Amino acid sequence: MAKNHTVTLKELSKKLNISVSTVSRALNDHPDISPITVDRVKRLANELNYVPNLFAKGFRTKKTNILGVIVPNVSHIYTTTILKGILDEAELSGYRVIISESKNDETKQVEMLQTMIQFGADGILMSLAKKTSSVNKILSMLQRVPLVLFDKVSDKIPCTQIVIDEEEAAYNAVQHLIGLGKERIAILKETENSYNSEKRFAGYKRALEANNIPLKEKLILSTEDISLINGKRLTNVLLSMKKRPDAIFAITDNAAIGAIQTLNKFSIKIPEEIAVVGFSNSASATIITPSLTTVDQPGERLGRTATTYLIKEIQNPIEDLVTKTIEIKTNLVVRASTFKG
Amino acid sequence: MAKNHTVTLKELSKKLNISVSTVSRALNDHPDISPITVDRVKRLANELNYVPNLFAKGFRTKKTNILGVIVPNVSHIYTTTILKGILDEAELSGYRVIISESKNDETKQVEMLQTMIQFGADGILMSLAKKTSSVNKILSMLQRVPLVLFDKVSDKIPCTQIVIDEEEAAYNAVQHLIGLGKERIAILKETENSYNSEKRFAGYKRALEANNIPLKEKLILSTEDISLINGKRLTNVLLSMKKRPDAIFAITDNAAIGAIQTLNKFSIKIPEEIAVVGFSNSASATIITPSLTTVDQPGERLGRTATTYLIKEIQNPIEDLVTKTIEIKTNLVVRASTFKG
DNA sequence: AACGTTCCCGCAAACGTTTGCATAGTTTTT
DNA sequence: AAAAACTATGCAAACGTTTGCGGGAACGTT
Repeated sequence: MAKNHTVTLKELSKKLNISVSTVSRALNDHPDISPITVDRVKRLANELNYVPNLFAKGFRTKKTNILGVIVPNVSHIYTTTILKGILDEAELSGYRVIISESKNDETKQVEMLQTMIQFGADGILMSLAKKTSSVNKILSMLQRVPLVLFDKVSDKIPCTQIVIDEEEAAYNAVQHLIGLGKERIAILKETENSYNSEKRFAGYKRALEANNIPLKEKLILSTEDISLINGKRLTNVLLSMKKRPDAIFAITDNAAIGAIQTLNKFSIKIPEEIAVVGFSNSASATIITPSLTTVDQPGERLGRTATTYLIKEIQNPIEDLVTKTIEIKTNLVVRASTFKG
Repeated sequence: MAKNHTVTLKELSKKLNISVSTVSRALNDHPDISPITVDRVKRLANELNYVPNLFAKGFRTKKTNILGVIVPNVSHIYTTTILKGILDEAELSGYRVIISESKNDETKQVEMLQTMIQFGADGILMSLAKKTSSVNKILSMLQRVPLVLFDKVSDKIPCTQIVIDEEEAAYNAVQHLIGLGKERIAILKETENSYNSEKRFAGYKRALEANNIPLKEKLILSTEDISLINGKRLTNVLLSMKKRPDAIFAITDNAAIGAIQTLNKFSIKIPEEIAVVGFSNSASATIITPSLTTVDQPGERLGRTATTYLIKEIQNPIEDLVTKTIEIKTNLVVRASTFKG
């Protein structure tokens, strides 16, 4: 404890009277080394509490065992569950994780990507910033280091991408509403044609179609920022219509909660008059009254599989880059906002 | 783009016909180098897009420019705001951040600490796992690398610690209740004498004392895990008393929300009959009806200051380790659960 | 004119590890 | 018994950077 010096290969070699290279190879289970030597080396290394200098190692081998993660916002609740999955899975395979935020800023996103590569990350996990339009720079990075996209992805970037099966999730949600006898189902979506919004909208349309319910333009409301306040605002719009909807499918829990709050304000019965379903299964979904039926997204699992794929690609690099999408199934959590028990 | 080779100091030196060491010094603004040379070097470096090999650098200087962060749980909402502060501040000073979870497990916590040090983190930011009892190993790590504790801290560990001024926050919260004319104020706290719980309890007691309100043992309820469900349970206990409290101070938003839910269930008027205040200003505080008065903890600021202190200590190491606590002020957000507007 | 300073710069070692190549000793093949 | 092949090990270079030391040139001081 007192002598604060670090044990190196050279030291081990001296103590054992063998060369540094033999020690190195023994520690790395190189086939050339005899079992007895391997044993002696490992035993001493253990005893002396040898820890390899990862910098010398990384410097030499150009491998760092670091995974870079770039997300728009670390404090987004769904993101954190994904992060948890990433951290866990990475740890299992002996990787460290460095995390940074793009803050939904495209230039910052590229910057982070660059510094992470410069820093020597063995691979990158990224969830794209909103409105990521110029993918050129990202593409040029791609040939330097394996990249796996998750959650917010883009088919303009040829790499493996892990997403929630948004379309089916939305389909199931709407199907659930239809099963309750609802027919005038409004949707609260995003104006920006983000990947997620588009997919959920597609699921909505497919469910209606499958039940021969005509699409009504008036019931399709869009907003720039699909937040709680805008959920309120759009619900007010819906309530001002002569023929009100009998259900609302909000693309986001926040918007759904906004909807519930304004419905409550006007004492409209949920779900009898208007049922509501959200998307995310956020913590607030059980806080609001009535509690919110919503799509549960297995963020942790998403994080895990994204990491698994990335590590696989790091360990045996693939030659031809091609978009490969893995979809993770969700399930609908039914609560009071659609079900009177 | 095509030639995928990395520019090194040697290359620059060759192109400029000067030695490698001069190039290195020029890039690092060493005073020995003439301004003209510095300019030439920097110009070329820029042109050739030179990026230093951080591994060679870290290997040589033993500095990695990495900060390690260890928290019990990344997906805890308050934690994420702290993380945001850390990430931002670290980036400003050119540090990368690696994050991992202790999952409130003491052995895992030590493990993570070790690997981070082994990995070469220049400093560590840590929020302690619950019931961290044996601090010996942590202490022995301490002399290897600067450590700053935040949020969950312990005075058994001599280092700088950044916390919310819990005591004052609680004092203000209770003072607020007293200001409304409340006198029988119950507190929902933790059984485990965690730092946070103790401090908040102390603030509670001080406020009562300052107003000459005698402490009533019956109104002090403790639970192992201060969660939403337990908030409900304890509130039921309170309601079963012959002389009910006229206010509840819950040490946690979750517990406060549980309290509100059971009060609502029994149609007890909030705040007229019983007022409620929580602690954290979580997202759910505005979702519940009535909205919850709660203590806002400036997590981002806490993260920033913790990082600032750590970096300061990295850059000029302090000799004598001593516990030094920095407290960050909070403010009370008054909402409907204590105020009838 | 001799000396002391100051200013720039280069040489070379060092950090801890990996790895191609050489080599000594041993076993197998011819 | 000589040649070939294999086994286990060592030598030394290499990775890219920083830095102590030394020294030549230019300048200023007597």
